[in-house]
Amino acid sequence: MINKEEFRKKVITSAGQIFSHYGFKKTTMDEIAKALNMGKSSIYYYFESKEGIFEAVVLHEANLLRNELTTAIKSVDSPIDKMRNYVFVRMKSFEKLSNYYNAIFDKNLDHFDFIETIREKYDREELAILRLIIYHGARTKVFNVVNSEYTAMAIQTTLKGLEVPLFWKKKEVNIEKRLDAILDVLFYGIVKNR
Amino acid sequence: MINKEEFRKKVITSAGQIFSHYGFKKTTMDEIAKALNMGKSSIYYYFESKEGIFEAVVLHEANLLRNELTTAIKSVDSPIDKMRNYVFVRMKSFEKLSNYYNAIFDKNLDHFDFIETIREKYDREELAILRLIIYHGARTKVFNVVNSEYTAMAIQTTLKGLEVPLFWKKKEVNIEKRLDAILDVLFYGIVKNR
DNA sequence: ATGCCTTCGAATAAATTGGTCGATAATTCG
DNA sequence: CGAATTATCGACCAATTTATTCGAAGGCAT
Repeated sequence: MINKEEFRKKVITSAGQIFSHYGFKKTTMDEIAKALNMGKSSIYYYFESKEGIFEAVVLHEANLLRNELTTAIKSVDSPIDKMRNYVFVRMKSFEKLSNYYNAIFDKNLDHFDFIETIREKYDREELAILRLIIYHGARTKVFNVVNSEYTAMAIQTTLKGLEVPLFWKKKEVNIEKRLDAILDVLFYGIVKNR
Repeated sequence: MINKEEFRKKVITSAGQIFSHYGFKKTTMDEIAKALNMGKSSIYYYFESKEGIFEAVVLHEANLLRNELTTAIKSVDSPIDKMRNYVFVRMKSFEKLSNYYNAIFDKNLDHFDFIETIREKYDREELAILRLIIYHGARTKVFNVVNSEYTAMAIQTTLKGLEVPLFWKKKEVNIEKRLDAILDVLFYGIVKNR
């Protein structure tokens, strides 16, 4: 293929889909290879390990979220209608990331040094604001108040998506706490209540 | 717990969630046990094997779909608006079942005798009609034509859901063919193009 | 041909996993 | 109570899976 770096991107997107669905542990190198129409051993020519791929994927995903974040921040003072849309997009990203979060639980977090890298990349204040948006939106049920079945359904689906990969880890954890935990892990590298 | 049969139901719903997300192979007995707050070995008191649980789950799910089917059939001649809703509910079920379909691919179908049981339970004519509904809806893009973002989004999400568990199995397979394959496996026990 | 970049299949050591078994609670019942 | 039945568990095992390595070899430019 054309370019070594170009091919790495292909691996990242391809493996990313699988990782996001199955988590780190359940994703096998065989699957990644098959998704790329490639011998398993060939992948090691581009990445040093499975963990290396995972790192690249999460870093990539976190970057995407970050770009969305910077846009979202600007909408804090916007009318509720606009805010709602931003939150929706954001939630979609969280859904994806929550799967990585779940994946991280599989192994010991200490082994993932790159979480530290992510943390350093993000500004706490930005996240604090986003958190407020989400919490406020969830608590006041803005999503339902707004007369739009579409949004209501979207949020519901997304929340359910958040729930799926975590449901058997612990019972009786509410959405807010989950978001909290996800944010903490992904951006601050903190893990509580293991 | 109260009743042996009652507990089996608990296992079915609990394991069903995991199976539907991860498929047969990727779901481990340990996970099922943990989801039930139970030792792994205890499950074998209620089910003879992992496959036994899987069988019970799919049978249960197929039964649910069947009930929906009988309702759906009656709506064939209804106005397009009503039809749309039925199709939506139907699609939701297919999304779920498509995961089992994927799971079946994991092992050799021959090992799953109960597929035969399912097949016998269903009337081909009923399914032929449902198939027509779905195909017609998809081809004529009824879902998009109807002025409802909600439905459009719902269908889109569902279709995407269908795609997820299959995307790395084979490229360039269109939705119709997938539905075809799913129906064939689940109701007729036929597997093509392995 | 020579060397370099890329891909692969086979081999393997370590980890995982479905399932078993005897022990041990918990519950029922005389 | 105490014995019999029901329910749960941890430790263990054999078989399979899995991440990773390595030498060979295909393709391609010089």
